[in-house]
Amino acid sequence: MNKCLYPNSCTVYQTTVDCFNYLTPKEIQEIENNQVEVLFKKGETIAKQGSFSSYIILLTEGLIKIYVENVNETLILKIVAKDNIIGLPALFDEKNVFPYSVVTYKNSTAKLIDINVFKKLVKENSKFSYEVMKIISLNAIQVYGRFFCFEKKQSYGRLADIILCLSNNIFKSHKFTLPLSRKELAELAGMSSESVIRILKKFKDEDLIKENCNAFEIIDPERLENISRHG
Amino acid sequence: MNKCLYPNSCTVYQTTVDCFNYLTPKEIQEIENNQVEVLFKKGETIAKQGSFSSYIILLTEGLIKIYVENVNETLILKIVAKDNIIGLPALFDEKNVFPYSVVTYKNSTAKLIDINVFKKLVKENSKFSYEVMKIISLNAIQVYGRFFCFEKKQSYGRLADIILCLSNNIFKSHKFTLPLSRKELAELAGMSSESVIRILKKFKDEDLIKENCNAFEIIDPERLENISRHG
DNA sequence: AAAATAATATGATTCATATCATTTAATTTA
DNA sequence: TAAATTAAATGATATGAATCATATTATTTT
Repeated sequence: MNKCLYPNSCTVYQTTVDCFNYLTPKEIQEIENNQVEVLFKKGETIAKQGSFSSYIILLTEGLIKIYVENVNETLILKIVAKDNIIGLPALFDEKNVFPYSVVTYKNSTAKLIDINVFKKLVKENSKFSYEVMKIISLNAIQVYGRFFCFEKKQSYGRLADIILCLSNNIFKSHKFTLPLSRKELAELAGMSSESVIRILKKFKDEDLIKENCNAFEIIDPERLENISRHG
Repeated sequence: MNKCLYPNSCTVYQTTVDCFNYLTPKEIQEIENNQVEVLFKKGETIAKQGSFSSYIILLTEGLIKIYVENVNETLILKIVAKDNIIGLPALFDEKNVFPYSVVTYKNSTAKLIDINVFKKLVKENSKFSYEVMKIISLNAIQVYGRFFCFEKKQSYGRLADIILCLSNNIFKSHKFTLPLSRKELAELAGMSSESVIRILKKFKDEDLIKENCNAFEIIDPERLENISRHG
């Protein structure tokens, strides 16, 4: 029964953002009056850990990574695709400080919603608030899964896991083109780029995947799945 | 500025639970009518990952660990002391399934609040809801910190970190008696018990701490802090 | 109190994976 | 288009920490 709670998808939790459906027309109008849509180029920083947040981010297009950092190290918490809300934890910080950084993997667009307007709606509309809570909670559980994966699986399983997760949750296809360099994939998998390269080669040699210039194709999902569960 | 966001306290985030202050007398009464106070002995399971949750747990006394597990592995997400709410993520699961297990480190008491009553209040009272959200969010950030610590620090730093964290956040004193065996401490620090024993010996040899039969005393917090930041 | 079991301790060995070194290929810049 | 830089690939080496083996205490159980 509990076997399947943390199966593998450790990288992304694609939440369905339907909280806005619980707003009144007037409230929706209020949000629309207090948001801007912005285009971010590949590699740009949408939010910086430790800086004041004046908005909640609704990613409408693209792909981003969320990570925590100190002076010389970073840890990716999750990657997020379009139609997801980012930056909710800043709501609850006294000074609205972002607890993590957000950087794009490719050109992306985001609606930046005024944090005070958002906060007001959360405080006033409990249906909306409940849905936002749900998002926060599911996000937390997703990170628990990733944490578990990072602690308990070793490199092969972790990379298999991430490939499957990208396929299932982000690209929703067995074929996808990954806009990440080996180094970035390594960062995402929490290992060195050399290890990623070696493991990827092994996966290719064993006909688990095809890959050419970052065009991935998963050939044997069952076996990959098996490796993912630390086999 | 962002240097201090994830300083070291990776083990526990002692949230102040003041959400109940935002309930009306009637609502408080409703909770009191729908809760039971239960004593759990050391080592007992308060909640089991994958099982249906019929209550939200308010720990009123004791010390517990929250962990995720699969067939043969467990990962402690956090440890929690009295006056904290546990089990909120179950609110947002369709079937109210616990996403983690909860087990006591010592005799503990908890108020078990009917989950449907709790959910109703969350959905109706947006002030209350906002405070609950805050708790969920801060808990998530706490786990991010622990995740970061586990990924980026090595054994000495991680154990130093945990000792400091127990001292600062749980026992709030430089002297404390830890109700955990070496094995349990190892599980908490994410390493083997042999490693814990070796490192603890080193810390004692270097006069960073004193320890006798689990009676800990931190002698040199500065140096320990230094080790904690992966020095 | 004796026997059995579990907890603590310590050394030797193994292993996974990072780091380093070097090569080749692909981009970017001049 | 050449030179320079960056990315990808691969082998050799180093290392942190787990595992294994064994000893010594404690703590239960009988």
